[in-house]
Amino acid sequence: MADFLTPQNEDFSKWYNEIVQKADLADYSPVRGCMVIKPYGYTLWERIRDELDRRFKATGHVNAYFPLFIPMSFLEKEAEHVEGFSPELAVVTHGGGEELAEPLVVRPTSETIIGYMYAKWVQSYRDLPLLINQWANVVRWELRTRLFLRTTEFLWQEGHTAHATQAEAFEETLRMLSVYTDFAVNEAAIPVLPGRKSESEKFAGAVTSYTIEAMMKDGKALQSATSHFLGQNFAKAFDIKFLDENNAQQFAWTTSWGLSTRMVGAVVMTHGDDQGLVLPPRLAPVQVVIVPIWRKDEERATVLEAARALRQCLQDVCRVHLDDRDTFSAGWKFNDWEMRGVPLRLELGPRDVANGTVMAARRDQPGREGKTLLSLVDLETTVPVLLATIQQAIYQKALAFRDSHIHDVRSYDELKEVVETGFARAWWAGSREDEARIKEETKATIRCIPLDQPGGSGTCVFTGREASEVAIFGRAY
RNA sequence: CGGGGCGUAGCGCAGUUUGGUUAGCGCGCACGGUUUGGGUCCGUGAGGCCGUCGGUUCAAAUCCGACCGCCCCGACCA
Repeated sequence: MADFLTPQNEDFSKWYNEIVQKADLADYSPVRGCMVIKPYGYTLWERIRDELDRRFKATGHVNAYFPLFIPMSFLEKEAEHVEGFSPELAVVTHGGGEELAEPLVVRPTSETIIGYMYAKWVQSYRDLPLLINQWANVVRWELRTRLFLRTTEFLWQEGHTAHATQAEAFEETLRMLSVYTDFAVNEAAIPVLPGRKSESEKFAGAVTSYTIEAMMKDGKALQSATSHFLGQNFAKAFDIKFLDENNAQQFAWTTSWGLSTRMVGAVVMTHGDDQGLVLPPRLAPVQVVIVPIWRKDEERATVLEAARALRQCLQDVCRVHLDDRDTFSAGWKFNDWEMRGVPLRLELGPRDVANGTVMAARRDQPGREGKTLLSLVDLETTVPVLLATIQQAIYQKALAFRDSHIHDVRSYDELKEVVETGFARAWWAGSREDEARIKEETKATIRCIPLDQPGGSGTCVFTGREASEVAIFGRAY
């Protein structure tokens, strides 16, 4: 049917590039590695942003804004941090026609400038905790870019908190990881594996990094959000000190956590099919589209009138759009809205108007099987129920797919085979060097050491040593 | 940064090997009609510095050189 789109099993990568553009999510910009987020894609991002922001506020955080430019010297204050980020910095050397005394870095992340400010703001334990988030753009000079998944400039939120005790900061790190998990599961309908990053995958400057890892439809992993326990590393680098109850100087304990426009790519690659996007109702810019159908002009008038009434009836309970363009046929519109991933389509024709019905077509169930004839009466209650059903259904589908592509492996050979198509779960007690070798030989990395552990101990899949933890291996975006 | 592919109308491409009238095709776009319950059909029309610069030639989309850009595969990353 859809020769408009390369089938996923033919070339998943090509499918992704095509659908992102054809569904009007984004377009390539004249600047290498950068993208233009189009209104439809941006609305999706706004939905993501609003749902996260609500959760941040609910957990006591407030928003603020820190500058785009960071003095170069700031980055250099934390050794691991500068080492990790220097290869991908964009640096401003001139301003107003003059060479700058000190180059300014375009922020790749804001730990340093926020650390600097926190040092000024924190004097006493009474000033803590400091729980600030910012919505911003950041720039990382990537060698290889892909729309949403890795662009030179991207949008994200970065939370930065400072605490009086290690325990409190640690608790915050895990709390925000669970906020991300909750968002991924309940809003994006994406099952994720929350876990700890291995030494070699952790954030530059962190003590411990946590992540939620999702599986895309090609079996590859996408790191969808991260939460870092920074210990006192940045507090020491930027002198974030306070007097405790006993009038003793202490360094603060800090955290940072972020989720980016990459999440849009995660939604696309988790739910999309050969007809196009499949958006979870909770995030979809348009949840319900009404497609009126008519043959003659008299029909057009009555059908459109009924369609407008239908929109009126639904607009308080969902995000509804009436496609009343008369330049396209009904069939064309069906395909068009399917490509855009609208969860529910209501087809309203002369027969329906006469019978007081409407044909509902679920995006997650293509073709006839997804069609049900609904009564126009009570639609304002049946439609939200149907949307919730769809939300659940696509989550369950993604969950079933992921779980059937995760395998417990006992040998390195098995691991090699499994990561070709999904994730391998294995006992692990290896070193950074062991991990590097596995990556070289299999292209797979430790995606995370899941928080959810089986307990007990086993034999490390690579070294054969006794291991107390299992790790998830997979190829990643 | 290494390997591969590609730059011709808004999009997708043919033409380039073997230089030669006015550079084509499909989709899209505009207008008219027809159609509309799964991407209607017909007609008319608009739209091009053939990626850029330089060279060879009577003559270059076509041959040569340099540069720029994009996509894919690797090394680095949310």
